[in-house]
Amino acid sequence: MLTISLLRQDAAYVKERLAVRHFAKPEWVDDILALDEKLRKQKLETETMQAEVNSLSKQIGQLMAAGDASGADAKKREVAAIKEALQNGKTSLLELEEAIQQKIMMLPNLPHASVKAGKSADDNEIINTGGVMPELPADAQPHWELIKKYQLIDFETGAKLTGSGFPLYTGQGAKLQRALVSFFLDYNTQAGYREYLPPLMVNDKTAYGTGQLPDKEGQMYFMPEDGLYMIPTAEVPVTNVYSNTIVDADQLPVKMTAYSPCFRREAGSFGSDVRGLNRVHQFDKVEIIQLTVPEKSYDTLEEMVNHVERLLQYLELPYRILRLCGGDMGFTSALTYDFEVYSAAQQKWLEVSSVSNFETFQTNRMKIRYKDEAGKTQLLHSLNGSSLALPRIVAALLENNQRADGIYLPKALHGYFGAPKIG
RNA sequence: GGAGAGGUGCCUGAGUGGCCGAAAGGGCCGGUUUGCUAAACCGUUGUACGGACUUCAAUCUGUACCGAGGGUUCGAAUCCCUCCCUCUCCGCCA
Repeated sequence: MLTISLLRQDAAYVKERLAVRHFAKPEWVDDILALDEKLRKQKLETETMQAEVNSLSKQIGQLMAAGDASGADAKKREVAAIKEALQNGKTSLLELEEAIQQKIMMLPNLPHASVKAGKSADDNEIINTGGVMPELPADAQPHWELIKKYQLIDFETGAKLTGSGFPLYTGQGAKLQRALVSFFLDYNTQAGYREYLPPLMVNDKTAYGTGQLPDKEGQMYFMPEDGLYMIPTAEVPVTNVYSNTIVDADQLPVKMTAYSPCFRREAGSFGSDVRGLNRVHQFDKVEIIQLTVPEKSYDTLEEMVNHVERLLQYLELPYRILRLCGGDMGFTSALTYDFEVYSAAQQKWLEVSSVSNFETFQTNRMKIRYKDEAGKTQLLHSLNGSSLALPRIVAALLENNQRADGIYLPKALHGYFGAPKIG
């Protein structure tokens, strides 16, 4: 959520930045400011009345203590005279606060200066590529065939147990998941990230804090009996670890990593884009999260991008890094880099990570703050990225490394997997 | 799930209707003392949102906040209701 003080300070700038996203309702900024104006007036008026009531009440107490009952009664009548106006004032105050909240919540984050307008994924900018494109034999198979061949995942039984998009990993397929998770977590903790294993369901407050609510409500599985949401990413519970706290300066930057299964409803998409592991309802992911002071957050973003890039290099996969354009960025992000790996048999680039700086958009909702050198309480910046999402990594590993006698895994995984190849 | 106890500031903990944003102790920070450290002594110590002043900051001031939300009252940390959480015992259970 944008801060109201930013809108007050520079509405023109806010509108200009929203235009980079093609935000359809720039006039909301003015609506909000008009409401804010009213709110402050109403607040002053109401609080003045309240101050009067408080002072009279104090006097009543003193009069009663002095035994002056009739004096006290006179004051009580004075209070009663103010009471109705005060009640009305409080009510409209709440209404105004509610109205502002409703609207400001619908404003997406402002894109960073480096973000180009752009309309769709086609306008994203490739800023780096790496790795070697594999040369596959003519009879190379897509990963869903390889999965069958080596019995790594049983999609049919997963569908029987739950529904389509819930893979049942089996044998070496299951072991590979475990190997990847361990490798990613070790890699992250060696870089100073503290490991967490979070709850897989969260309440509405938590889902709101990172921006899943109200924007992406339909994407999460919901348990109506208990009012809980299945997490779509570990970002949600882990970032909220620090909600409503003023973080000690000596704890900054906060670096956290977590493995979790991720649950996504992603309704209504069929065809080759969603075959095999390209898109599923439940998948495994390791996430990295940082909370940093505003001055350093873009350095931190670069650091995280480099961190994920090195991980892809360890996996020996061909990759490219994209800077998302305004039209393709998520609601809460100020700047996002996407990582894609090339899945050679499908001949497709698959998104495996998304690293974003949210600036104060999330921390404003969660009230994650620190004290700056001047001792002033300020919002921290939050950042996160996948390191990495497993299914598409697995797809690329299988497709790119297939040979007649098995699938040859990158060296980094040998120890974790307990063997150099599948099959 | 049943029975009971409890949730107060950075921590411990007092406070059953007005003098309570909140005793006391500890911690933290600042100061005095000291060759240095410790001790001792003195002082300071929350957050949010308004307003005044101001370029900003500082300062002053108002309101709210004692788990959350409602209610009673001129007035609530204190009384009532609902919910959440923690602890103890019992039940169930990986």
